[in-house]
Amino acid sequence: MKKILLVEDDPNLGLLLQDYLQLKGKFDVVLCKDGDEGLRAFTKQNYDLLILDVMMPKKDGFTLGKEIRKINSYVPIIFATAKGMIEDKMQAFNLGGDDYITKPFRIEELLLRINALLKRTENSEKKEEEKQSHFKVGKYEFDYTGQIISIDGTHQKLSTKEAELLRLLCLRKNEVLTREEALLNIWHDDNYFNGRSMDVFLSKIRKYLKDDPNVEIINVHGRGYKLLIN
Amino acid sequence: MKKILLVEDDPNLGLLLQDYLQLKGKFDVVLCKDGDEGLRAFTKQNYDLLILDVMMPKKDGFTLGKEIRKINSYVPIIFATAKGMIEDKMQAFNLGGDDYITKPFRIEELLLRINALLKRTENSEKKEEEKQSHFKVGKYEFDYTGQIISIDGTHQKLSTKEAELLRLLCLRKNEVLTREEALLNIWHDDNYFNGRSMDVFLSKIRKYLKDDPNVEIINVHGRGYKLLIN
DNA sequence: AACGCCATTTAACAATATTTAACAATTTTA
DNA sequence: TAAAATTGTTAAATATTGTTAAATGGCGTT
Repeated sequence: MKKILLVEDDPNLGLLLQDYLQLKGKFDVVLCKDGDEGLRAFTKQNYDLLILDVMMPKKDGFTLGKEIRKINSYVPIIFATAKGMIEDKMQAFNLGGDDYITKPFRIEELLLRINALLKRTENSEKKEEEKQSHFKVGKYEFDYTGQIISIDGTHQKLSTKEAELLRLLCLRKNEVLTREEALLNIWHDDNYFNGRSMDVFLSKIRKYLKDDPNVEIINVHGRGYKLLIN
Repeated sequence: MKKILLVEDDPNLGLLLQDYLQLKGKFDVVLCKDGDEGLRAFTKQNYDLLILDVMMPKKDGFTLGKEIRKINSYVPIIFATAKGMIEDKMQAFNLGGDDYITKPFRIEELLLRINALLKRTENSEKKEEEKQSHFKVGKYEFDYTGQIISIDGTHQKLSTKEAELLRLLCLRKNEVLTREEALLNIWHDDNYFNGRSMDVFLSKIRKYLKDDPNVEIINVHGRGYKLLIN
C-alpha cells in the first residue's frame, strides 16, 4: 500500500482528508499537524507522496518542502495553497514540487492529482523490470527486441507474436503464465479464436526449443503454461 | 518564442486568452475554434504546448488529445474542463495528458500551469531528440536536414519522404515505430494507400542500409517497424 | 506549352505472418 | 469408462508486408 504523508494544521480538515484518502484511496496516510512534526515523520520512514499545506503557523509548507527536498529530491509533493496566492504557487513550481492544489478544493480532485502523480513517478521506476529484452533459456539466447533465438551458432528468426509469447513465458519462467494474461497482453482480447491461435504459436515455439532437452513448455490444464528450465 | 496551440470553441474566451497569453506570456498563440481545425493546425507545425477545451461541439478535447498523442507522444497538453467533471479529468490523466484546469479559472493560474509544464518538458530528453538532425546508424551517418546518408566515404542522397521516415525510425531506434504514427507524422493521413506508399519507401531505405549487417529494420506485424542497431 | 527530371503514388505480384479449420491427443468430468 | 472439454498439431485460408515496375504529378528549363 502506498504511504502518504499529510501535513495540515487544521485538525478538522486534516482528519477528514486522512479518513477519505484511507477509505477511498486505499492509502496509508500519516497526518502531522505542523512542519516540524512533518519533517520528523518524513525522516523516520519513506513515503510515496507528500501533501503539504502551505499556510501553517509554525513552519509553512514551502519551507518544509525545501527541507525535505534536501533529503530527498524525487518524492512527489502536492502543495495545498489558498486561492489567489499566485506568488506562492510560483514558488511551488520553482521548488521542483510536482503539483499544487488550490484551497478550497474538491476532495476528488486531490485524489486525482495524487493518483496522477503516483502514476507518473511509478512508471519511471517500474518500467525497467519489464524492459528486459535479453533472456537465457537453457542453452538458448533469446533477444526479444531483435525477435531472434540462437543456440550454438545458429539463429532462428521469430515472428512478432512468437517473440511476444516467448517473452511472457520467460518473464514467468518456472511459474504459470495464464492463458488469459497472455491473450490479453498480446491479443488484447481473450476469445476462443485468439486462444486457438495462441495454441498454434505455442506449438511453433516448442519446435524452436526442441534442441535443448532441459527446456520445456508444459501445459497447466485449464490455466496456462509453464516454461521449465532445468 | 514558444508556440502554443489553443483550441477553444467560445470565440470570446478564445480571443481573450489568446491576447492575454501573447501579451503577458510572450507566447505565440494560434487559436482554433474546433477539434478538426486544431488537428489540422497541429500537423502543420510544431507547438510547444497545447491548451484544449474539453467541451466542444464537433469534437471534444479528449478525442482531439488522443488523436494528437498518436502523432506526438510528448507535447504537453492542458485540458480545460468544466467544474465537477471528475470522470473527464480521470480520462485526462489516463491519457497521459500533462495537466488540466477547471473552468472557470483565473487566467494567471493558467499562465502558471503553462510555465510549469513548459519548464518540466523543456529539458526533457525527448524534446531534444526531436530537434536532432544528425544520427549514427551503425556504420552510417544520417543527416536528416541535408537528406543524406553516408558510409565509409560514399554518400547517398535521400528524398524528403525517405529522410523523414528514416528520421522517425532513428528517433525510435530499437523500439516500435507505429505505422500509424509514421503515417500521421509524415503523410498526415493513415489510409491504405499512404500505407502502401510507405512500404515502398521502407523497401528503399532497407536497400540503402544493406551495407552494414548490424543495421536492420524489422517488421512488427500489425503494428509497425523497429530499427535495430547492434 | 512542351520537355525532361525526379519524387511519389499506384498497381501487380511475391513472400510472410496470422488466423481459421480440421482432426488427433490428452485431461477432466460425470 | 464414455462424454465433454481442453490442448496439440498440421494444413488451408486470409491478412499483412516486401519488392519491383509502371503511372502520376510537381517543378524548373527551354
